[in-house]
Amino acid sequence: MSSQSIPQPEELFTITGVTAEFDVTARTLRHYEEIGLISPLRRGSQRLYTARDRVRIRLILRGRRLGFALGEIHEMLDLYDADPTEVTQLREVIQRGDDKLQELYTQVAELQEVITELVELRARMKIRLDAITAEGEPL
Amino acid sequence: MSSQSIPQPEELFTITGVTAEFDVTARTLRHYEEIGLISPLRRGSQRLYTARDRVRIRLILRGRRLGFALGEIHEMLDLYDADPTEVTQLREVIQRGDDKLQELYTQVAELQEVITELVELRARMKIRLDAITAEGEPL
DNA sequence: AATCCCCTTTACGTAAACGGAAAATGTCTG
DNA sequence: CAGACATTTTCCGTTTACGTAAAGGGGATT
Repeated sequence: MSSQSIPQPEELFTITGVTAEFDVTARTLRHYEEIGLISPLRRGSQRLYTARDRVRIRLILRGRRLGFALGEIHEMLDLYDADPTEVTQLREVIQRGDDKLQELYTQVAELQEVITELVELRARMKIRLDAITAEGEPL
Repeated sequence: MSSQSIPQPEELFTITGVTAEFDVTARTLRHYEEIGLISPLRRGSQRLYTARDRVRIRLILRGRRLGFALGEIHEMLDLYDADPTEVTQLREVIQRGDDKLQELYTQVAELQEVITELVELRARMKIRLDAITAEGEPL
């Protein structure tokens, strides 16, 4: 049974291709590489981004939009990369994932509080606006 | 009809009181003041934090936990502070609030995607763990 | 008066996350 | 093969959000 992934004639992107795909600068991609978030292939000195690299870049950018630091994103990517042989390690990875999940649940809850407050604020302002416009412009 | 808030003998906190309440450093509070997020009273040169200040500090810290920059938090606090007399301004504030709300909805959606992925990852790991432990420990 | 303790301002330092320019090298295209 | 354009490394600059002395004011206590 060989479910080995056959090395497809993979689609390799050059750095400008990736900057175009994700609307980031080359500097940013090199920075992510410097801190070990991605590790594109090399053809000579040139970077070549595989599908895997681009998946990770997508995850990184989404993490950034959500306000996570690159260090945190690194930790989360490590969860995906983890391929532990020992049971102890496996348990630990699961635990780390659970911890991160707990943070995320908290974050969603807090975000929803903010949303609720903003919605209420909006309602109060709308009432004021309606009051004012009803007075001044009788239609 | 006077629903004016009577100036209660307000509870004023000193800076160390506030640092204790919120577990932040004094430097942080002074920094928030420097960039105009709060403006505590003064008794001589000493800062005195009113209930209003502390409400704002609470909001600021929650914003930070959610990954918002202090600049963004400033904008959101401005929404609360806004007391526009002109209809045009009022409309604009409502619009800014709606824009921010839209961002928040997007953010919640993305967070939930991350959560889903992590949950799935966890399930896969759990299966592996169960497989390994079932083999080694026949109990 | 000396010693605490809390508070203040001023000012330089730092970590994170890149930005941007320089100079060298690589690659494609006519 | 020349010229244009892409990429590379190197390195210093910038912004954000504070940290961290340094130097001192002003009460309360001993």
